Amino acid sequence: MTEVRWLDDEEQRAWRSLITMQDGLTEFLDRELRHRSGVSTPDYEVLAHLLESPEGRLRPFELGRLLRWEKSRLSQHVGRMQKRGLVSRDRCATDQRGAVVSITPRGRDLITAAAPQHAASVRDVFIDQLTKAELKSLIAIGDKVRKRLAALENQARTE
Amino acid sequence: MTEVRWLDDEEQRAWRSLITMQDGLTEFLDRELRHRSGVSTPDYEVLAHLLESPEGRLRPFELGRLLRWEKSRLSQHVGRMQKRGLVSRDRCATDQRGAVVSITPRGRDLITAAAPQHAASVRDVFIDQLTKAELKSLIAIGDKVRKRLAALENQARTE
DNA sequence: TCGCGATAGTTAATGTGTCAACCTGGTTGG
DNA sequence: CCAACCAGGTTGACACATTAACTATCGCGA
Repeated sequence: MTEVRWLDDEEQRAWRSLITMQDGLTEFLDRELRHRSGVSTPDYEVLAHLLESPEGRLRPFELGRLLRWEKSRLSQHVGRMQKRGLVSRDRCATDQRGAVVSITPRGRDLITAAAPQHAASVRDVFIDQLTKAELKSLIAIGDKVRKRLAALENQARTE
Repeated sequence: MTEVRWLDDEEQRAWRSLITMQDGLTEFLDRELRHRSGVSTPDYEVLAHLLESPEGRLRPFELGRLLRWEKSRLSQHVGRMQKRGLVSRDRCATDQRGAVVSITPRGRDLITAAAPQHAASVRDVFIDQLTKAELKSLIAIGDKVRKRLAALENQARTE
């Protein structure tokens, strides 16, 4: 039963600052994407990875690894995107268990229209508000935090 | 038709660093809260605000303003929390339209047990990984970004 | 080559979040 | 005073995310 070390005022402010900034950013960007381009952030990410892949097609498990999504989440989401005609799903020729997800022409049109808008939004609300030093600082901060999270995850897996 | 200013490599890294850090942090903390205390992050936030309020009770619109939640989100969430016995809902005595949300003893027990755990988690994965300077930097970054977001929101409302 | 664990993917149930439509009760200007 | 608007809140329909359970195939070691 050790003493609780609550956050002091500055720690509190830093933590809240991060959380509320992030909430505001993701909400804003998601809204922009939906209204200007008709795709959600998850849609955008799926389409972006498909677009960058050799043939505009990927196995779900590859897509899942790139996005760090669980397989069931991916399955559900791809199902919805398929209904809207953004991607298509076929059985894999070389692995009878598997499938292949391909971007459709309609999906390609949407993402190529959305990408410049999205880049401009990110620049407007984030990049252009900060100094070079602050961007560097964020990279360092992210690295440290991710490292700690990874360590905890490993620890949990092996105990 | 102006030129698209894509993000350069460092800008890209900073943006990705922020996003992936935040995804990792929120996922980790939400999992910790659920497993150790049986409440989700949104549950925790609702209970925390109720706990800090004078009588452990708030009007939904006040709660919504504190959390920056839309009224329908709040209504849905409070409904679920009520089913689980964490809060109760009554009609407001002074405004016949309105309601009052109160924390129950069970809700109070849960949040008071969860809070120290949560503070320790935040310290572990976030605060303790960073320098004083980095925390200060984050406060400044958050302020700038929020300011820009607020400006855009005002602009949208008045056009 | 056979049997079995690992891999690929789907589905059902539930919790969470958004939008639009709606109801009801307050408020205010003519 | 009352009609019209406004504010507080709920509901229904849908999108999104996680967990657990399930099917089917693959591939490897005995």
